[in-house]
Amino acid sequence: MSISRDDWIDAAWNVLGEAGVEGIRVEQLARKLSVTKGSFYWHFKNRQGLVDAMIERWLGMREEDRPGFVSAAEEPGERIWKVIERGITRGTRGQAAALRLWAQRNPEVAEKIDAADSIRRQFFVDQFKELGHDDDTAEIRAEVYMSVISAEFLHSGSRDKADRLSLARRKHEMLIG
Amino acid sequence: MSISRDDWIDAAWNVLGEAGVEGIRVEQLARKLSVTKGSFYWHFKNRQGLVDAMIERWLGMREEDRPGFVSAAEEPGERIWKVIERGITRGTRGQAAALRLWAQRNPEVAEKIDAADSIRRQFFVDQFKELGHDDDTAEIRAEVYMSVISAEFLHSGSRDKADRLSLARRKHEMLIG
DNA sequence: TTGAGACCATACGCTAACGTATGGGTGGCG
DNA sequence: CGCCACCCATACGTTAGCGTATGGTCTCAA
Repeated sequence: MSISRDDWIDAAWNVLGEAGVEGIRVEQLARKLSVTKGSFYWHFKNRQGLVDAMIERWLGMREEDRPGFVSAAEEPGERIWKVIERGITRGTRGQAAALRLWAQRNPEVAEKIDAADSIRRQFFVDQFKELGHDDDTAEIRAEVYMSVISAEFLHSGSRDKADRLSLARRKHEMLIG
Repeated sequence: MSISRDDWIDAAWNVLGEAGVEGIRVEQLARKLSVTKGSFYWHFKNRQGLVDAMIERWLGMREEDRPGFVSAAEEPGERIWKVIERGITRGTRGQAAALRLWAQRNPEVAEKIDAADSIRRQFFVDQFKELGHDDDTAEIRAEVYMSVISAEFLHSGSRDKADRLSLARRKHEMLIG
């Protein structure tokens, strides 16, 4: 059978999670897919094209930031929690880490991620306000909350998903209460 | 004149802050130092030797984690703050980010950094306890505090040092109060 | 059947790195 | 003076990548 563009993206996505953006190598992926790079350069303009697809995929997966993901019925604290929970259970920790750190040296990517993040931050601010905090406090709490999420990607991935969830929940309650 | 081993380390230290560990290239540094890599391989066994020196330098600079850095006289909250303040004003943000990121894929380095971090975390826990929090709360607060510090390295470095200090101070007060 | 487009293999050129081998210069010391 | 140790330059071998050029095969439709 023939290999699709998405097959390349899937393979790169896995590598991204384990070896980072720099770890994405055209000829290595070709070997994994039992194909040569002739295929790659047919499906993509160049390596950058593949990397771009990684960002788009990740941003596209962050459905927890889209309006309507949390139902209006819930209580504000639980709405925030739902966003966090989704972020953890989705299982894109390695990829998120890789893309975030890559953004450190890549202004365009940083801009895209910042844009997505600021939507989330604003959502948090709104929820904190609804919980009765004044503007200033709500903003700081949201900021701290965002920090906690970011740091999630750093500390070495020894803990499993369940542990991370329960730890996150405890932090959540500290930041809400 | 002759170039010293420390000259190489200094040059690499700068690059580390701007381009990360991967950005440290022997032959590029040689050009910057107006010398050839013959010099490098005289002073160092190999590239890894230079990278190792980066970690040692950074860990050696974290004097805020050494016992006795904060005077016992102060109030616990201010003791914590003094650690944070030192971390920010030292001006090693880029290097810290680079090394932390690098630790993601490098277990040995991760271990070293974790060891240094856990000293700091324990210190925070102790201070929170002294502030009257119970064990559990103190630990979570310390954990969140550590997250805030880690995240400091991520979000793109547009803000200047003064801004970062005042933002950190506001977060600090939120986490203490 | 034949032509076109989709998909890939092969082969090539090129660059940036790492590390090694080897010899040259230079200063101090016996 | 001569020698050794320090410090570096030069040249070489090697590897991993990227990207391109070119041609081959397979399918499907006219």
